[in-house]
Amino acid sequence: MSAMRTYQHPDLATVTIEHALHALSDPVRLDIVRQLDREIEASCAALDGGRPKSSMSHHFRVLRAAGLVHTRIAGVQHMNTLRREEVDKRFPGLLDAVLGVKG
Amino acid sequence: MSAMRTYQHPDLATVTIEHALHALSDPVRLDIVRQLDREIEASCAALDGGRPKSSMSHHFRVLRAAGLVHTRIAGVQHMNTLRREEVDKRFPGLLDAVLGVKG
DNA sequence: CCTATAGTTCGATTATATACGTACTATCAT
DNA sequence: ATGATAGTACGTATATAATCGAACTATAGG
Repeated sequence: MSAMRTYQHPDLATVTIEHALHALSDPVRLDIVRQLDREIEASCAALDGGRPKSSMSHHFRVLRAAGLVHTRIAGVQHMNTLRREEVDKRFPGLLDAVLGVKG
Repeated sequence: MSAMRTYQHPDLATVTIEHALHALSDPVRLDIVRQLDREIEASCAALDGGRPKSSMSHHFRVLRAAGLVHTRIAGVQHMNTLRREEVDKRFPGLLDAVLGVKG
């Protein structure tokens, strides 16, 4: 039996701004989003910063549920990307604002 | 003896984007921010939507701590405003993005 | 001075998140 | 098949946050 051949990614229309803000308000997740903004695509392990796999898995799940990250399965790795265009369409300017902050 | 003659409002430079996002991610607080964006200035009671005073006081405290809201004491009322300019300077585009969302 | 009003503070409860070890699943290489 | 690798799922512990009643503080008005 096979679970996890592919992921469910929510329609951005069903994601509230509160939901998105909450997902972005965690330092670990914000860091993931920042890296995906730069690196375009990365495996979970590439972004873990030494944190345990189960913790990272949790954060990726939250990011997916908030419509922010897309994950595709590529062999043994799960490659993540920012859902830039869709997020920008649903929440114009949000990612620019969040990712543009220094300090 | 007198506490509470005036409020402490943090310098925006000390507020992180995570902190601001967290403050905005709560529905009650986001609603407060939305109303302040329209009404310019309002007392706590004017924005309570029927919720208990102690709950509202908590949310205003979080908003103040995140540098988003300024409160001045005017007699028996505490009048709140959005710290628009300062927040815009620290997090350009954030409030526009958050307040501009429909649905 | 007494009372009403607007908010705060305290404290307890409950809900929601985070963190992460362990066990499990899927894929790939040998 | 075996073993290695990447990540998920589950369970539990812990931390953080929301809710709100009750007691308190400050101000205004009679």
